[in-house]
Amino acid sequence: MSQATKVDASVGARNRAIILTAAEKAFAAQGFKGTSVQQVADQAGLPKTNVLYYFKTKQELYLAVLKETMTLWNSSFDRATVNDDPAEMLADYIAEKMELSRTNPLASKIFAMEIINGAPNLNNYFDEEHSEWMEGRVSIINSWISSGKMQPIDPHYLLFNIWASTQHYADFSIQITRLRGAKMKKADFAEATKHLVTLTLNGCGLDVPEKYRIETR
Amino acid sequence: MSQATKVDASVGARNRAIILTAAEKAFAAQGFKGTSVQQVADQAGLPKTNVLYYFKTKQELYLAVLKETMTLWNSSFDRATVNDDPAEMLADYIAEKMELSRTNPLASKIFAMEIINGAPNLNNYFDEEHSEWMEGRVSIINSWISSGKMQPIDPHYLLFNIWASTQHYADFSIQITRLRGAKMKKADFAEATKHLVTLTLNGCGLDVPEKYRIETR
DNA sequence: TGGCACTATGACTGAATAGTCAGGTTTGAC
DNA sequence: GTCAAACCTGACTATTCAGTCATAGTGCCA
Repeated sequence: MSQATKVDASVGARNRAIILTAAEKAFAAQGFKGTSVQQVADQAGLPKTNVLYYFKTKQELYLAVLKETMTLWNSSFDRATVNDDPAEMLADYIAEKMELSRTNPLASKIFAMEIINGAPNLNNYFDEEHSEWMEGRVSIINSWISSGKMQPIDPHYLLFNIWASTQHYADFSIQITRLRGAKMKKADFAEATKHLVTLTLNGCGLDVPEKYRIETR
Repeated sequence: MSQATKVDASVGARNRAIILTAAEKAFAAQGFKGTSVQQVADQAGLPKTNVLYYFKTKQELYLAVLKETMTLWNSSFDRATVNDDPAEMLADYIAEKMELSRTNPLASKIFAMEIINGAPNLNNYFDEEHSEWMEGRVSIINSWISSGKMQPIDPHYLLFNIWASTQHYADFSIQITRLRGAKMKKADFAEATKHLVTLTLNGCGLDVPEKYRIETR
């Protein structure tokens, strides 16, 4: 790669990143239709045409944002095996998902709206990969159950429950803030995580690992 | 009320209802910005101007839909008292919320998008009423705890968890359908409800009432 | 110096769409 | 029959907005 290309690319890469950040914010706050390219441009501090220079269409920009979002979804639970301890794996998974809700609420919101609106931009590839992931996780949880490591429960419902309850803290943050009277801080998330882990693990008849135990005053 | 008014009103009422149903569908699928008055009109089988005759602006139509949605939110849990059995009350509340997700998924989706987008159309009145409701429920759960009827847990997190996990079946129905390979039917909802009740009540150290127990094969 | 690739942008266009308006019809009461 | 109120609608307007285009600047290298 020539020096020229390198430098030019770095300008491009920086602008792309700026635009993606601005777009994420706008799309999360107003959805795809509700966001204008002009708004993204303003947020990014660039002329609209410059945004369209990097991303030919609004759709392409949105897809780029969505794709970046997806890369966040990976977790240690992807690599769980039959030999792992269910309590620890599930607790860590919940904690990871909560940390994502805390640090990347916009990504969660965009994903949520995409699904609510019928997932028109998630292709078959995503569907298949997601289904495979699900199948794998279901079978591992089932083997934990059949080896007596945890109470019988349909793993599908368990996983849905974990997603729902963790993503809720990102997607419904406004409601939560208004009901609590204050925004959730890092410490509040830590507390909420313990509660979620406790609820879920007790729910499956598992012991809560030390570090997730709620201190009773 | 004169006969004329009655008849006229009934035409009006019928059309209003048709329009609201069409609008609910459209708003749930595409959000406020993504829905055009023309689309609602087509869905309702009426000319656009006729829709705007009944609802002066798109915003007014949306607010009417949102308001109808809110009337669904009431539940038996609103009237829980310290003397009630927490296991039964919570189980019934979860079951009611699940039934709402099954029968009124569109309402749930519209509400979810409204919150995700920062609740720009929910007024102070809603906020205050909602906060009061929350305070009341929290204090009842806390008295259940202090009278030893259930394990100590922060009622806020418990309620958030119930909302999240039940509404998930409405809001994320597309994802659930794709992952399961088939749409959730009434029987599947019954099964999911039992799982949710079991997870949640076990989570709080409560016995699951007979009717919600999962049959182990 | 000239050439190339990339970056940048103001001016414009065409389509979509919320909302208006003016005039029309229906319905029931008297 | 006639009046009023409610209902209905085609034609139009004003605005917003995605995307195009023609032109220009920048930085490197041969």
